[in-house]
Amino acid sequence: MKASPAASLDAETRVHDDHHVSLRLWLRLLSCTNQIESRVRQNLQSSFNTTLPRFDLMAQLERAAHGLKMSELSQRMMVTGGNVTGITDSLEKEGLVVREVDSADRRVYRVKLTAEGERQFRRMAAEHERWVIDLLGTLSPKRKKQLMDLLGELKEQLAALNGA
Amino acid sequence: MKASPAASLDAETRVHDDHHVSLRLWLRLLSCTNQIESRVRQNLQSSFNTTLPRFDLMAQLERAAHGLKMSELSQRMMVTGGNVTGITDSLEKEGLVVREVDSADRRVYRVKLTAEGERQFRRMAAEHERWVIDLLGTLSPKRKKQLMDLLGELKEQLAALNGA
DNA sequence: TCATGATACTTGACATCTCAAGTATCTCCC
DNA sequence: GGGAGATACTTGAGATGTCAAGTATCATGA
Repeated sequence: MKASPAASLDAETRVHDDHHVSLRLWLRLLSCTNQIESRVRQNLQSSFNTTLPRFDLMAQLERAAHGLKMSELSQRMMVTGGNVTGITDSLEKEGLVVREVDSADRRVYRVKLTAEGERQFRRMAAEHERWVIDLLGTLSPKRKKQLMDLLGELKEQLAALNGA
Repeated sequence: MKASPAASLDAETRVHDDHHVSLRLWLRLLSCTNQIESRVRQNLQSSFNTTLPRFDLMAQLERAAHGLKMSELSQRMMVTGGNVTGITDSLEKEGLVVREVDSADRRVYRVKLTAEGERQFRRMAAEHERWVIDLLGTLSPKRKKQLMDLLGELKEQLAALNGA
C-alpha cells in the first residue's frame, strides 16, 4: 500500500472512490441486519419484557426434543460458553428452562424448556414471526428468493473459510 | 440441484420448511452478518488490540472533516448516546480522539481524531479492508452487485417503515 | 427577564458478550 | 490403580449495549 498524501480531496468523494465494493457490501449487509435486529429487540422488550438472546436460547431448545447441552447451545447460538451460562441462569431462575444432569456424563447439563417455558415461547414465536414478516414482507417473493440464494452462496463460502 | 455441504449447526440451518420464507431469510441474513462480524472482531483484537465499536467510531470521524457531535456519532453508529459517551471516553483517554467544545453551542462536543488517531486508523483501515475482501471476495462481481441492489432495496423499505 | 420546555450529553443500573482462569469429571494408557 | 491430559461447565474482569434519570445549556415568548 502506498502512503497517500495529505488529503486535499473532498471527504465525501474520497469515501466512494476509496472504498472497495466488498467493503460497501459489508456495510450495507450490517446496516440491514442491525435495523431488523434492533426492531426485534425492541418488540421483544415491549411486548414480552424479554431479550433477544433469551428468546434465541429458548428457540434452540424448542427445536430440540431431548434438550441441549450447554456446549451445543453455545455452538448454535454462536456465542461463548460463559455467555450461555448466564442466560441459562436467568431463564432457570424464572422457571422457563431446567438444567438436568446427564446420567451418562456428570460434567454435562441437558437444558430443557419447562412446560411454562414452552407455552411462553410459543406465544412469543408467533408474534416474532409476524414482526419479521412485516419487516421483510415488502420484498417481492422473487426478490426474497434471490436474496436467499445469494446469501446462501455467501454462507457456504464463509463456512469454507472457517473450515480451511 | 444444489448440494448442501456438511451442515453447520447454527439456527438457520435447522429451521424447517414450514417456517415462513421471511423468517428463514432473516435467519440467514443474521447468520452471514454474525460470521463476518465475528471474524472482523477477532482480527481487530488480535492485530490491533482494539474492538469493533472503537474502530467504527474512528471510521465515522475519519470521514467527517470537521468532527462530529456525540449525537451524530450516535445516529451513524446506530447506538444510544450513553454508549457513545463510554467509547469516546476510552478513545480520548488513549489520545486517539478529542472532545472540543462547540463555541456556538456549549452543550455540544465536536469529536475529532487526533493526528495519532488518524495515523492509527489508517493502518487499521487498510487491514480491515483486506479482511473484508478476503471474506466476501469469493463472490463474483456480478453476485456482489446483485446483493448490493437487493440489500439496497431492503434498506430503503426498512427506512420507510421507520419513517412511517 | 425569566419561566418553560427542548436539546445535548453524562451517569448508573443492568443485561450481553468475550476471554482467560478455575473446578469437576471423564478417558486413556502405563 | 492412578496420573496426565482432554472435556464441560462456571466464574470474574472488562468492553458493549440499553434505558431512564440527571445536569447543563439553549430558545421561546409573555
